[in-house]
Amino acid sequence: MAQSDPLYQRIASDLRDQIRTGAIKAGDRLPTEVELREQYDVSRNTVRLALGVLQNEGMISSTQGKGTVVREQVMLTYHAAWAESRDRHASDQTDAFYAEMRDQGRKGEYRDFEMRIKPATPELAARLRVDEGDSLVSRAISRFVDGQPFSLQDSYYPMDISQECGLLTPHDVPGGVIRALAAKGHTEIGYVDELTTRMPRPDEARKLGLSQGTPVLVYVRTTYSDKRPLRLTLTIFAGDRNRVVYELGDLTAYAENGGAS
Amino acid sequence: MAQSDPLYQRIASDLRDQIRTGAIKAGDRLPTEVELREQYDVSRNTVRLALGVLQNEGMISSTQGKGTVVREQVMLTYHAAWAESRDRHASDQTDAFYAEMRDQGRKGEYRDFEMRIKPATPELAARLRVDEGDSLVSRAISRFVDGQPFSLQDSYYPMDISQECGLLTPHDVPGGVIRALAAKGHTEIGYVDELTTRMPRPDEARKLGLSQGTPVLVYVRTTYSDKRPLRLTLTIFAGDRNRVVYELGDLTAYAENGGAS
DNA sequence: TGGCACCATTTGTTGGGACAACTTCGAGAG
DNA sequence: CTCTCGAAGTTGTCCCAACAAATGGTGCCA
Repeated sequence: MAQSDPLYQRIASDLRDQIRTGAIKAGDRLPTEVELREQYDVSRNTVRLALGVLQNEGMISSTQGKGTVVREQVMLTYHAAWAESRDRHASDQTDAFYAEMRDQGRKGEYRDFEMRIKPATPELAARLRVDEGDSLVSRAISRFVDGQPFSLQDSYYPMDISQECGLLTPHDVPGGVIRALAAKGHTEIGYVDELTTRMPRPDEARKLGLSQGTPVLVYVRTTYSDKRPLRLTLTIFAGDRNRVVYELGDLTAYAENGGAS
Repeated sequence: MAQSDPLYQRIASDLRDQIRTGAIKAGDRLPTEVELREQYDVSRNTVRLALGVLQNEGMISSTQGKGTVVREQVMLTYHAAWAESRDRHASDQTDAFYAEMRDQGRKGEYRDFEMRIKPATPELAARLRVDEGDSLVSRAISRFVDGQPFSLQDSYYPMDISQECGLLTPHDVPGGVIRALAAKGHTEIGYVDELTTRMPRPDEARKLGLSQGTPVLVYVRTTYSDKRPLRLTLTIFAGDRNRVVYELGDLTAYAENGGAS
Protein backbone atom coordinates (compact mmCIF):
# COMPACT_ATOMS: atom_id res chain seq x y z
CA MET A 1 0.00 0.00 0.00
CA ALA A 2 2.75 2.43 0.93
CA GLN A 3 4.22 4.54 -1.80
CA SER A 4 7.60 2.97 -1.18
CA ASP A 5 6.36 -0.59 -1.67
CA PRO A 6 7.42 -2.38 -4.83
CA LEU A 7 5.08 -2.06 -7.76
CA TYR A 8 4.02 -5.69 -7.74
CA GLN A 9 3.19 -5.49 -4.03
CA ARG A 10 1.01 -2.47 -4.59
CA ILE A 11 -0.82 -4.21 -7.42
CA ALA A 12 -1.27 -7.26 -5.20
CA SER A 13 -2.63 -5.09 -2.39
CA ASP A 14 -4.99 -3.40 -4.77
CA LEU A 15 -6.38 -6.68 -6.08
CA ARG A 16 -6.51 -8.11 -2.55
CA ASP A 17 -8.63 -5.18 -1.43
CA GLN A 18 -10.95 -5.62 -4.39
CA ILE A 19 -11.44 -9.24 -3.41
CA ARG A 20 -11.85 -8.49 0.29
CA THR A 21 -14.42 -5.77 -0.29
CA GLY A 22 -16.35 -7.93 -2.70
CA ALA A 23 -15.67 -5.86 -5.80
CA ILE A 24 -14.42 -9.15 -7.20
CA LYS A 25 -16.38 -12.03 -5.70
CA ALA A 26 -15.41 -15.63 -5.07
CA GLY A 27 -15.59 -17.56 -8.31
CA ASP A 28 -15.25 -14.44 -10.44
CA ARG A 29 -12.60 -14.18 -13.07
CA LEU A 30 -9.87 -11.59 -12.62
CA PRO A 31 -8.86 -9.37 -15.54
CA THR A 32 -6.42 -11.17 -17.81
CA GLU A 33 -2.72 -10.56 -17.42
CA VAL A 34 -2.68 -8.41 -20.54
CA GLU A 35 -5.57 -6.33 -19.28
CA LEU A 36 -3.88 -5.81 -15.92
CA ARG A 37 -0.68 -4.96 -17.74
CA GLU A 38 -2.46 -2.15 -19.57
CA GLN A 39 -4.50 -1.12 -16.55
CA TYR A 40 -1.46 -0.58 -14.32
CA ASP A 41 0.95 0.25 -17.15
CA VAL A 42 3.56 -2.29 -16.11
CA SER A 43 5.19 -5.26 -17.77
CA ARG A 44 3.45 -8.60 -17.83
CA ASN A 45 6.28 -9.89 -15.67
CA THR A 46 5.29 -7.52 -12.89
CA VAL A 47 1.65 -8.48 -13.22
CA ARG A 48 2.64 -12.12 -12.83
CA LEU A 49 4.67 -11.29 -9.72
CA ALA A 50 1.60 -9.62 -8.20
CA LEU A 51 -0.65 -12.54 -9.07
CA GLY A 52 1.97 -14.88 -7.63
CA VAL A 53 1.71 -13.13 -4.28
CA LEU A 54 -2.04 -13.64 -4.14
CA GLN A 55 -1.69 -17.19 -5.35
CA ASN A 56 0.69 -17.95 -2.50
CA GLU A 57 -1.79 -16.45 -0.10
CA GLY A 58 -4.36 -18.89 -1.41
CA MET A 59 -6.68 -16.16 -2.62
CA ILE A 60 -6.65 -16.84 -6.36
CA SER A 61 -6.02 -19.74 -8.67
CA SER A 62 -4.87 -19.65 -12.29
CA THR A 63 -5.41 -22.21 -15.01
CA GLN A 64 -3.62 -22.20 -18.31
CA GLY A 65 -5.93 -21.19 -21.11
CA LYS A 66 -8.85 -20.40 -18.82
CA GLY A 67 -7.79 -17.46 -16.71
CA THR A 68 -7.48 -16.51 -13.08
CA VAL A 69 -10.34 -16.81 -10.60
CA VAL A 70 -10.93 -15.93 -6.97
CA ARG A 71 -10.97 -19.11 -4.91
CA GLU A 72 -13.92 -19.95 -2.74
CA GLN A 73 -13.57 -21.64 0.59
CA VAL A 74 -15.71 -24.63 1.48
CA MET A 75 -15.02 -25.82 4.98
CA LEU A 76 -15.52 -29.36 6.15
CA THR A 77 -15.34 -30.25 9.81
CA TYR A 78 -13.61 -33.20 11.38
CA HIS A 79 -14.69 -33.82 14.98
CA ALA A 80 -11.59 -35.38 16.47
CA ALA A 81 -12.98 -36.53 19.79
CA TRP A 82 -16.44 -37.23 18.50
CA ALA A 83 -15.22 -39.30 15.57
CA GLU A 84 -13.30 -41.42 18.00
CA SER A 85 -16.30 -42.19 20.17
CA ARG A 86 -18.20 -43.22 17.06
CA ASP A 87 -15.36 -45.59 16.27
CA ARG A 88 -16.32 -47.67 19.25
CA HIS A 89 -19.63 -48.59 17.72
CA ALA A 90 -18.66 -48.65 14.09
CA SER A 91 -17.42 -51.75 12.37
CA ASP A 92 -14.44 -49.91 10.95
CA GLN A 93 -12.81 -46.59 11.55
CA THR A 94 -13.73 -45.46 8.08
CA ASP A 95 -17.39 -45.72 8.98
CA ALA A 96 -17.03 -42.85 11.41
CA PHE A 97 -15.78 -40.74 8.55
CA TYR A 98 -18.75 -41.75 6.39
CA ALA A 99 -21.17 -40.92 9.18
CA GLU A 100 -19.71 -37.51 9.81
CA MET A 101 -19.69 -36.54 6.16
CA ARG A 102 -23.27 -37.77 5.80
CA ASP A 103 -24.25 -35.55 8.72
CA GLN A 104 -22.75 -32.61 6.86
CA GLY A 105 -24.70 -33.54 3.76
CA ARG A 106 -21.76 -34.81 1.78
CA LYS A 107 -20.70 -38.07 0.25
CA GLY A 108 -17.58 -39.59 1.74
CA GLU A 109 -15.55 -42.39 0.22
CA TYR A 110 -12.06 -43.74 0.48
CA ARG A 111 -9.69 -44.98 -2.16
CA ASP A 112 -6.27 -46.42 -2.75
CA PHE A 113 -5.99 -48.60 0.32
CA GLU A 114 -2.45 -49.84 0.73
CA MET A 115 -0.72 -52.09 3.24
CA ARG A 116 3.02 -51.73 3.38
CA ILE A 117 5.90 -52.52 5.65
CA LYS A 118 8.14 -49.54 6.28
CA PRO A 119 11.15 -48.87 8.50
CA ALA A 120 10.49 -46.55 11.43
CA THR A 121 11.69 -42.99 10.97
CA PRO A 122 13.07 -41.26 14.06
CA GLU A 123 9.74 -39.50 14.60
CA LEU A 124 7.71 -42.69 14.29
CA ALA A 125 10.15 -44.66 16.45
CA ALA A 126 10.00 -42.12 19.29
CA ARG A 127 6.23 -42.08 19.40
CA LEU A 128 5.66 -45.82 19.07
CA ARG A 129 8.60 -46.63 21.37
CA VAL A 130 10.39 -48.89 18.93
CA ASP A 131 13.92 -48.61 17.58
CA GLU A 132 14.66 -46.49 14.57
CA GLY A 133 14.62 -48.65 11.47
CA ASP A 134 12.36 -51.33 13.01
CA SER A 135 9.70 -52.63 10.66
CA LEU A 136 6.27 -51.08 11.02
CA VAL A 137 3.05 -52.02 9.30
CA SER A 138 1.54 -49.09 7.43
CA ARG A 139 -2.10 -49.09 6.40
CA ALA A 140 -2.84 -46.05 4.23
CA ILE A 141 -5.98 -44.66 2.64
CA SER A 142 -7.04 -41.53 0.79
CA ARG A 143 -10.33 -39.99 1.80
CA PHE A 144 -12.56 -38.23 -0.73
CA VAL A 145 -15.57 -36.01 -0.19
CA ASP A 146 -17.92 -35.31 -3.07
CA GLY A 147 -15.26 -36.61 -5.41
CA GLN A 148 -12.63 -34.17 -4.14
CA PRO A 149 -9.56 -35.38 -2.24
CA PHE A 150 -9.92 -34.58 1.42
CA SER A 151 -7.13 -36.17 3.41
CA LEU A 152 -4.34 -38.72 3.28
CA GLN A 153 -4.22 -41.09 6.23
CA ASP A 154 -1.49 -43.49 7.20
CA SER A 155 -1.73 -45.70 10.29
CA TYR A 156 1.39 -47.38 11.66
CA TYR A 157 1.41 -50.43 13.90
CA PRO A 158 4.29 -52.21 15.62
CA MET A 159 5.17 -55.44 13.84
CA ASP A 160 4.48 -57.79 16.75
CA ILE A 161 1.00 -56.41 17.30
CA SER A 162 0.27 -56.56 13.59
CA GLN A 163 1.18 -60.22 13.40
CA GLU A 164 -0.72 -61.06 16.56
CA CYS A 165 -3.88 -59.30 15.41
CA GLY A 166 -3.87 -60.17 11.72
CA LEU A 167 -3.21 -56.71 10.31
CA LEU A 168 -0.82 -58.02 7.68
CA THR A 169 -3.49 -58.19 4.99
CA PRO A 170 -3.99 -55.83 2.06
CA HIS A 171 -7.69 -55.65 2.93
CA ASP A 172 -10.00 -54.34 5.61
CA VAL A 173 -9.80 -56.20 8.88
CA PRO A 174 -13.18 -57.88 9.52
CA GLY A 175 -14.89 -56.15 12.42
CA GLY A 176 -12.40 -53.32 12.38
CA VAL A 177 -8.86 -52.86 13.59
CA ILE A 178 -9.90 -51.57 17.00
CA ARG A 179 -11.80 -54.75 17.81
CA ALA A 180 -9.01 -56.91 16.46
CA LEU A 181 -6.58 -55.20 18.80
CA ALA A 182 -8.95 -55.32 21.77
CA ALA A 183 -9.58 -59.03 21.20
CA LYS A 184 -5.93 -59.69 21.94
CA GLY A 185 -5.93 -57.52 25.05
CA HIS A 186 -4.64 -54.32 23.42
CA THR A 187 -7.38 -52.03 24.66
CA GLU A 188 -7.15 -48.35 23.86
CA ILE A 189 -7.22 -46.11 26.91
CA GLY A 190 -6.23 -42.75 25.46
CA TYR A 191 -4.66 -40.69 22.73
CA VAL A 192 -2.18 -37.94 22.23
CA ASP A 193 -3.01 -35.70 19.28
CA GLU A 194 -0.42 -33.39 17.75
CA LEU A 195 -1.36 -30.73 15.22
CA THR A 196 1.02 -28.75 13.06
CA THR A 197 0.93 -27.05 9.70
CA ARG A 198 3.36 -26.70 6.85
CA MET A 199 3.44 -26.38 3.11
CA PRO A 200 2.79 -29.63 1.26
CA ARG A 201 5.46 -31.70 -0.37
CA PRO A 202 5.03 -32.03 -4.13
CA ASP A 203 3.54 -35.52 -3.95
CA GLU A 204 1.08 -34.45 -1.26
CA ALA A 205 0.06 -31.43 -3.32
CA ARG A 206 -0.56 -33.72 -6.25
CA LYS A 207 -2.57 -36.34 -4.37
CA LEU A 208 -4.69 -33.74 -2.60
CA GLY A 209 -5.10 -31.62 -5.72
CA LEU A 210 -3.80 -28.58 -3.87
CA SER A 211 -3.23 -25.41 -5.77
CA GLN A 212 -0.33 -23.11 -5.11
CA GLY A 213 -0.50 -21.42 -1.73
CA THR A 214 -2.45 -24.06 0.16
CA PRO A 215 -0.90 -25.39 3.37
CA VAL A 216 -1.68 -28.77 4.91
CA LEU A 217 -2.81 -29.56 8.42
CA VAL A 218 -0.70 -32.39 9.84
CA TYR A 219 -2.54 -34.43 12.43
CA VAL A 220 -0.74 -37.15 14.37
CA ARG A 221 -2.72 -39.32 16.77
CA THR A 222 -0.83 -41.77 18.96
CA THR A 223 -3.06 -44.36 20.59
CA TYR A 224 -2.08 -46.05 23.85
CA SER A 225 -3.08 -49.09 25.81
CA ASP A 226 -2.26 -49.16 29.49
CA LYS A 227 1.09 -50.72 28.60
CA ARG A 228 2.37 -49.29 25.33
CA PRO A 229 1.68 -47.23 22.21
CA LEU A 230 -0.56 -49.26 19.91
CA ARG A 231 -0.89 -47.18 16.82
CA LEU A 232 0.13 -43.94 15.20
CA THR A 233 -2.21 -42.33 12.72
CA LEU A 234 -0.79 -39.62 10.50
CA THR A 235 -3.35 -37.60 8.61
CA ILE A 236 -2.58 -34.90 6.06
CA PHE A 237 -5.55 -32.58 5.59
CA ALA A 238 -5.93 -30.17 2.71
CA GLY A 239 -5.70 -26.98 4.71
CA ASP A 240 -8.08 -24.87 2.68
CA ARG A 241 -11.09 -27.08 3.17
CA ASN A 242 -10.74 -28.71 6.56
CA ARG A 243 -11.25 -27.88 10.16
CA VAL A 244 -10.46 -30.11 13.13
CA VAL A 245 -12.69 -29.71 16.16
CA TYR A 246 -12.26 -30.85 19.76
CA GLU A 247 -14.86 -30.72 22.46
CA LEU A 248 -13.34 -30.63 25.93
CA GLY A 249 -15.07 -30.74 29.27
CA ASP A 250 -18.71 -31.62 29.73
CA LEU A 251 -21.00 -29.54 27.56
CA THR A 252 -24.14 -31.58 28.23
CA ALA A 253 -25.38 -29.03 30.76
CA TYR A 254 -25.09 -26.27 28.18
CA ALA A 255 -26.82 -28.34 25.53
CA GLU A 256 -29.69 -29.08 27.91
CA ASN A 257 -30.17 -25.38 28.50
CA GLY A 258 -30.96 -24.82 24.86
CA GLY A 259 -27.55 -24.37 23.25
CA ALA A 260 -27.33 -26.00 19.88
CA SER A 261 -24.23 -28.09 19.68
CA MET B 1 11.94 -34.82 -11.75
CA ALA B 2 10.36 -36.10 -14.92
CA GLN B 3 11.99 -35.09 -18.17
CA SER B 4 8.83 -33.27 -19.20
CA ASP B 5 8.76 -31.09 -16.11
CA PRO B 6 9.60 -27.43 -16.57
CA LEU B 7 13.23 -26.51 -16.08
CA TYR B 8 12.65 -24.54 -12.92
CA GLN B 9 10.73 -27.44 -11.38
CA ARG B 10 13.58 -29.80 -12.09
CA ILE B 11 16.07 -27.41 -10.55
CA ALA B 12 13.79 -27.06 -7.52
CA SER B 13 13.53 -30.84 -7.22
CA ASP B 14 17.28 -31.18 -7.47
CA LEU B 15 17.90 -28.66 -4.73
CA ARG B 16 15.11 -30.13 -2.62
CA ASP B 17 16.75 -33.53 -2.81
CA GLN B 18 20.10 -32.08 -1.83
CA ILE B 19 18.49 -30.55 1.22
CA ARG B 20 16.52 -33.67 2.10
CA THR B 21 19.51 -35.96 1.85
CA GLY B 22 21.65 -33.62 3.88
CA ALA B 23 24.02 -32.63 1.09
CA ILE B 24 23.02 -29.11 2.05
CA LYS B 25 22.27 -28.93 5.76
CA ALA B 26 19.95 -26.68 7.70
CA GLY B 27 21.57 -23.30 8.16
CA ASP B 28 23.90 -23.77 5.20
CA ARG B 29 24.06 -21.26 2.41
CA LEU B 30 22.89 -22.30 -1.02
CA PRO B 31 24.99 -21.45 -4.08
CA THR B 32 24.34 -17.90 -5.23
CA GLU B 33 21.89 -17.27 -8.03
CA VAL B 34 24.72 -16.55 -10.44
CA GLU B 35 26.46 -19.79 -9.48
CA LEU B 36 23.26 -21.76 -9.97
CA ARG B 37 22.75 -19.99 -13.25
CA GLU B 38 26.09 -21.22 -14.51
CA GLN B 39 25.71 -24.63 -12.90
CA TYR B 40 22.42 -25.42 -14.64
CA ASP B 41 23.06 -23.21 -17.68
CA VAL B 42 19.78 -21.34 -17.44
CA SER B 43 18.78 -17.73 -17.09
CA ARG B 44 18.78 -16.08 -13.69
CA ASN B 45 15.04 -15.70 -14.14
CA THR B 46 14.65 -19.47 -14.16
CA VAL B 47 16.90 -19.87 -11.14
CA ARG B 48 14.75 -17.40 -9.24
CA LEU B 49 11.61 -19.32 -10.19
CA ALA B 50 13.15 -22.50 -8.79
CA LEU B 51 14.19 -20.78 -5.57
CA GLY B 52 10.71 -19.30 -5.33
CA VAL B 53 9.20 -22.78 -5.33
CA LEU B 54 11.36 -23.87 -2.41
CA GLN B 55 10.71 -20.60 -0.62
CA ASN B 56 6.98 -21.18 -0.88
CA GLU B 57 7.47 -24.65 0.52
CA GLY B 58 9.16 -23.08 3.51
CA MET B 59 12.45 -24.89 2.87
CA ILE B 60 14.71 -21.92 2.20
CA SER B 61 14.86 -18.25 3.04
CA SER B 62 16.60 -15.49 1.11
CA THR B 63 17.91 -12.18 2.38
CA GLN B 64 18.94 -9.36 0.13
CA GLY B 65 22.67 -8.94 0.13
CA LYS B 66 23.33 -11.97 2.30
CA GLY B 67 22.26 -14.98 0.28
CA THR B 68 19.92 -17.93 0.53
CA VAL B 69 19.99 -20.40 3.42
CA VAL B 70 18.21 -23.63 4.33
CA ARG B 71 15.73 -22.95 7.09
CA GLU B 72 15.88 -24.91 10.30
CA GLN B 73 12.79 -25.93 12.18
CA VAL B 74 12.52 -25.40 15.91
CA MET B 75 9.28 -26.76 17.25
CA LEU B 76 7.55 -25.46 20.33
CA THR B 77 4.68 -27.35 21.85
CA TYR B 78 1.43 -25.94 23.13
CA HIS B 79 -0.49 -28.42 25.30
CA ALA B 80 -4.07 -27.35 24.71
CA ALA B 81 -5.78 -29.43 27.38
CA TRP B 82 -2.93 -29.35 29.83
CA ALA B 83 -2.53 -25.59 29.64
CA GLU B 84 -6.16 -25.25 30.49
CA SER B 85 -5.91 -27.31 33.65
CA ARG B 86 -2.99 -25.15 34.74
CA ASP B 87 -5.18 -22.14 34.23
CA ARG B 88 -7.31 -23.20 37.13
CA HIS B 89 -4.44 -22.72 39.54
CA ALA B 90 -2.70 -19.84 37.85
CA SER B 91 -3.54 -16.24 38.62
CA ASP B 92 -3.86 -15.38 34.96
CA GLN B 93 -4.13 -17.31 31.76
CA THR B 94 -0.81 -15.90 30.62
CA ASP B 95 0.89 -17.68 33.50
CA ALA B 96 0.11 -21.05 31.99
CA PHE B 97 1.98 -19.97 28.90
CA TYR B 98 4.97 -18.89 31.01
CA ALA B 99 5.00 -22.18 32.87
CA GLU B 100 4.86 -24.29 29.74
CA MET B 101 7.65 -22.38 28.03
CA ARG B 102 9.78 -22.61 31.18
CA ASP B 103 9.24 -26.38 31.18
CA GLN B 104 10.58 -26.44 27.62
CA GLY B 105 13.60 -24.41 28.71
CA ARG B 106 12.54 -21.20 27.04
CA LYS B 107 11.69 -17.71 28.10
CA GLY B 108 8.13 -16.64 27.43
CA GLU B 109 6.83 -13.10 27.54
CA TYR B 110 3.92 -11.19 26.18
CA ARG B 111 3.71 -7.74 24.66
CA ASP B 112 1.37 -5.22 23.15
CA PHE B 113 -1.66 -5.82 25.34
CA GLU B 114 -4.69 -4.07 23.89
CA MET B 115 -8.29 -3.76 24.98
CA ARG B 116 -10.69 -2.76 22.25
CA ILE B 117 -14.37 -2.79 21.50
CA LYS B 118 -15.17 -4.32 18.12
CA PRO B 119 -18.35 -5.20 16.27
CA ALA B 120 -19.04 -8.93 15.98
CA THR B 121 -18.22 -10.45 12.63
CA PRO B 122 -20.56 -13.19 11.38
CA GLU B 123 -18.12 -15.86 12.60
CA LEU B 124 -17.76 -14.32 16.05
CA ALA B 125 -21.48 -13.70 16.35
CA ALA B 126 -22.38 -17.30 15.53
CA ARG B 127 -19.97 -18.74 18.07
CA LEU B 128 -20.76 -16.34 20.92
CA ARG B 129 -24.49 -16.40 20.12
CA VAL B 130 -24.85 -12.65 19.79
CA ASP B 131 -26.12 -10.65 16.83
CA GLU B 132 -23.84 -9.66 14.01
CA GLY B 133 -22.51 -6.17 14.64
CA ASP B 134 -23.05 -6.32 18.42
CA SER B 135 -20.22 -4.82 20.44
CA LEU B 136 -17.67 -7.26 21.80
CA VAL B 137 -14.77 -6.63 24.13
CA SER B 138 -11.47 -7.73 22.60
CA ARG B 139 -8.42 -8.32 24.78
CA ALA B 140 -5.39 -9.03 22.57
CA ILE B 141 -1.77 -9.91 23.30
CA SER B 142 1.28 -11.02 21.35
CA ARG B 143 3.28 -13.86 22.82
CA PHE B 144 7.04 -14.04 22.40
CA VAL B 145 9.44 -16.90 23.09
CA ASP B 146 13.15 -16.20 23.39
CA GLY B 147 12.53 -12.82 21.82
CA GLN B 148 10.85 -14.32 18.74
CA PRO B 149 7.16 -13.76 18.00
CA PHE B 150 5.22 -16.90 18.74
CA SER B 151 1.51 -16.25 18.50
CA LEU B 152 -1.12 -13.55 18.32
CA GLN B 153 -4.03 -14.02 20.69
CA ASP B 154 -7.33 -12.20 20.77
CA SER B 155 -10.04 -13.00 23.33
CA TYR B 156 -13.59 -11.78 22.74
CA TYR B 157 -16.21 -11.38 25.47
CA PRO B 158 -19.87 -10.41 25.19
CA MET B 159 -20.42 -6.83 26.30
CA ASP B 160 -22.78 -7.59 29.19
CA ILE B 161 -20.40 -10.06 30.78
CA SER B 162 -17.48 -7.67 30.30
CA GLN B 163 -19.28 -4.90 32.14
CA GLU B 164 -20.47 -7.21 34.88
CA CYS B 165 -17.00 -8.65 35.49
CA GLY B 166 -14.84 -5.58 35.03
CA LEU B 167 -13.09 -6.58 31.80
CA LEU B 168 -13.35 -3.08 30.34
CA THR B 169 -9.89 -2.07 31.50
CA PRO B 170 -6.76 -1.73 29.39
CA HIS B 171 -4.87 -3.75 32.00
CA ASP B 172 -4.68 -7.23 33.44
CA VAL B 173 -7.67 -8.24 35.48
CA PRO B 174 -6.52 -8.82 39.09
CA GLY B 175 -6.71 -12.50 39.89
CA GLY B 176 -7.28 -13.38 36.27
CA VAL B 177 -10.23 -13.27 33.93
CA ILE B 178 -11.37 -16.79 34.73
CA ARG B 179 -11.81 -16.00 38.43
CA ALA B 180 -13.50 -12.72 37.63
CA LEU B 181 -16.04 -14.56 35.48
CA ALA B 182 -16.51 -17.35 38.01
CA ALA B 183 -17.07 -14.82 40.81
CA LYS B 184 -20.19 -13.63 39.00
CA GLY B 185 -21.47 -17.11 38.39
CA HIS B 186 -20.06 -17.58 34.88
CA THR B 187 -18.29 -20.86 35.56
CA GLU B 188 -16.57 -22.57 32.64
CA ILE B 189 -17.76 -26.11 32.02
CA GLY B 190 -16.21 -26.90 28.67
CA TYR B 191 -14.65 -25.76 25.42
CA VAL B 192 -14.93 -26.28 21.72
CA ASP B 193 -11.61 -25.97 19.93
CA GLU B 194 -11.42 -25.47 16.17
CA LEU B 195 -8.17 -25.79 14.27
CA THR B 196 -7.56 -24.70 10.71
CA THR B 197 -4.64 -23.51 8.66
CA ARG B 198 -4.18 -20.92 5.96
CA MET B 199 -1.58 -18.54 4.61
CA PRO B 200 -1.09 -15.44 6.75
CA ARG B 201 -2.47 -12.05 5.87
CA PRO B 202 0.22 -9.43 5.28
CA ASP B 203 -0.19 -7.84 8.72
CA GLU B 204 -0.01 -11.23 10.43
CA ALA B 205 3.11 -12.12 8.50
CA ARG B 206 4.66 -8.85 9.63
CA LYS B 207 3.74 -9.19 13.32
CA LEU B 208 4.87 -12.81 13.48
CA GLY B 209 8.00 -12.20 11.44
CA LEU B 210 7.00 -14.94 9.02
CA SER B 211 9.08 -15.50 5.94
CA GLN B 212 7.60 -16.41 2.59
CA GLY B 213 6.00 -19.83 2.54
CA THR B 214 5.04 -20.11 6.18
CA PRO B 215 1.40 -20.89 6.95
CA VAL B 216 -0.33 -20.05 10.22
CA LEU B 217 -2.25 -22.36 12.52
CA VAL B 218 -5.58 -20.79 13.44
CA TYR B 219 -6.86 -21.93 16.79
CA VAL B 220 -10.32 -20.88 17.99
CA ARG B 221 -11.43 -21.85 21.49
CA THR B 222 -15.01 -21.14 22.50
CA THR B 223 -15.58 -21.41 26.24
CA TYR B 224 -19.01 -22.25 27.64
CA SER B 225 -20.79 -22.01 30.95
CA ASP B 226 -23.81 -24.20 31.48
CA LYS B 227 -25.94 -21.41 30.03
CA ARG B 228 -24.08 -19.63 27.27
CA PRO B 229 -20.79 -19.02 25.45
CA LEU B 230 -18.55 -16.95 27.69
CA ARG B 231 -15.50 -16.26 25.63
CA LEU B 232 -13.90 -16.84 22.26
CA THR B 233 -10.13 -16.99 22.04
CA LEU B 234 -8.59 -16.68 18.59
CA THR B 235 -4.92 -17.58 18.42
CA ILE B 236 -2.74 -17.27 15.32
CA PHE B 237 0.35 -19.47 15.63
CA ALA B 238 3.40 -19.17 13.42
CA GLY B 239 3.04 -22.51 11.66
CA ASP B 240 6.71 -23.30 11.27
CA ARG B 241 7.50 -23.27 14.96
CA ASN B 242 4.42 -24.46 16.76
CA ARG B 243 2.64 -27.65 17.56
CA VAL B 244 -0.66 -27.99 19.39
CA VAL B 245 -1.11 -31.13 21.48
CA TYR B 246 -4.21 -32.70 22.98
CA GLU B 247 -4.30 -35.58 25.41
CA LEU B 248 -7.60 -37.45 25.32
CA GLY B 249 -8.75 -40.29 27.51
CA ASP B 250 -7.02 -41.39 30.67
CA LEU B 251 -3.34 -42.05 30.15
CA THR B 252 -2.46 -42.38 33.85
CA ALA B 253 -2.47 -46.15 33.67
CA TYR B 254 0.04 -46.06 30.83
CA ALA B 255 2.24 -43.55 32.67
CA GLU B 256 2.24 -45.75 35.76
CA ASN B 257 3.44 -48.68 33.70
CA GLY B 258 6.61 -46.86 32.81
CA GLY B 259 5.66 -44.84 29.76
CA ALA B 260 7.21 -41.41 29.74
CA SER B 261 4.56 -38.84 29.04
C1' DT C 1 -26.77 -32.98 -36.98
C1' DG C 2 -22.55 -34.68 -35.11
C1' DG C 3 -17.79 -34.68 -34.95
C1' DC C 4 -13.40 -32.94 -36.00
C1' DA C 5 -9.96 -29.39 -37.21
C1' DC C 6 -8.52 -25.04 -36.53
C1' DC C 7 -8.02 -20.48 -34.35
C1' DA C 8 -8.17 -16.90 -30.89
C1' DT C 9 -7.42 -16.25 -26.08
C1' DT C 10 -4.98 -16.93 -21.97
C1' DT C 11 -1.63 -18.57 -18.81
C1' DG C 12 3.02 -21.09 -18.47
C1' DT C 13 7.98 -21.23 -19.45
C1' DT C 14 12.40 -19.31 -20.60
C1' DG C 15 15.67 -16.21 -22.24
C1' DG C 16 17.85 -11.62 -22.07
C1' DG C 17 19.21 -7.04 -19.70
C1' DA C 18 19.52 -3.14 -16.33
C1' DC C 19 19.51 -0.97 -12.10
C1' DA C 20 18.29 -0.77 -6.97
C1' DA C 21 19.00 -2.19 -2.26
C1' DC C 22 21.32 -4.50 1.14
C1' DT C 23 25.41 -6.94 3.44
C1' DT C 24 30.09 -7.78 4.19
C1' DC C 25 34.60 -6.67 4.50
C1' DG C 26 38.76 -4.44 3.65
C1' DA C 27 41.36 -0.18 2.81
C1' DG C 28 42.27 4.20 4.04
C1' DA C 29 41.67 8.32 6.93
C1' DG C 30 41.87 10.24 11.37
C1' DC D 1 43.58 1.42 16.83
C1' DT D 2 39.02 2.85 15.48
C1' DC D 3 35.90 4.65 12.50
C1' DT D 4 34.18 5.60 7.95
C1' DC D 5 33.60 4.94 3.32
C1' DG D 6 33.45 2.52 -0.68
C1' DA D 7 33.92 -1.62 -3.59
C1' DA D 8 32.47 -6.21 -4.36
C1' DG D 9 29.07 -9.54 -3.95
C1' DT D 10 24.25 -10.91 -3.60
C1' DT D 11 19.31 -10.70 -3.82
C1' DG D 12 15.25 -7.61 -5.19
C1' DT D 13 12.65 -5.19 -8.69
C1' DC D 14 11.38 -4.23 -13.34
C1' DC D 15 11.41 -4.22 -18.27
C1' DC D 16 11.23 -6.58 -22.95
C1' DA D 17 10.52 -10.57 -26.08
C1' DA D 18 9.26 -15.15 -27.81
C1' DC D 19 7.34 -19.44 -27.91
C1' DA D 20 4.70 -23.47 -25.55
C1' DA D 21 0.52 -25.37 -23.79
C1' DA D 22 -4.15 -25.48 -22.50
C1' DT D 23 -8.97 -23.94 -23.15
C1' DG D 24 -13.12 -22.68 -25.47
C1' DG D 25 -15.49 -21.64 -29.33
C1' DT D 26 -16.19 -21.33 -34.45
C1' DG D 27 -17.01 -23.31 -38.50
C1' DC D 28 -16.31 -26.68 -41.91
C1' DC D 29 -17.22 -31.30 -43.48
C1' DA D 30 -19.32 -35.66 -43.58
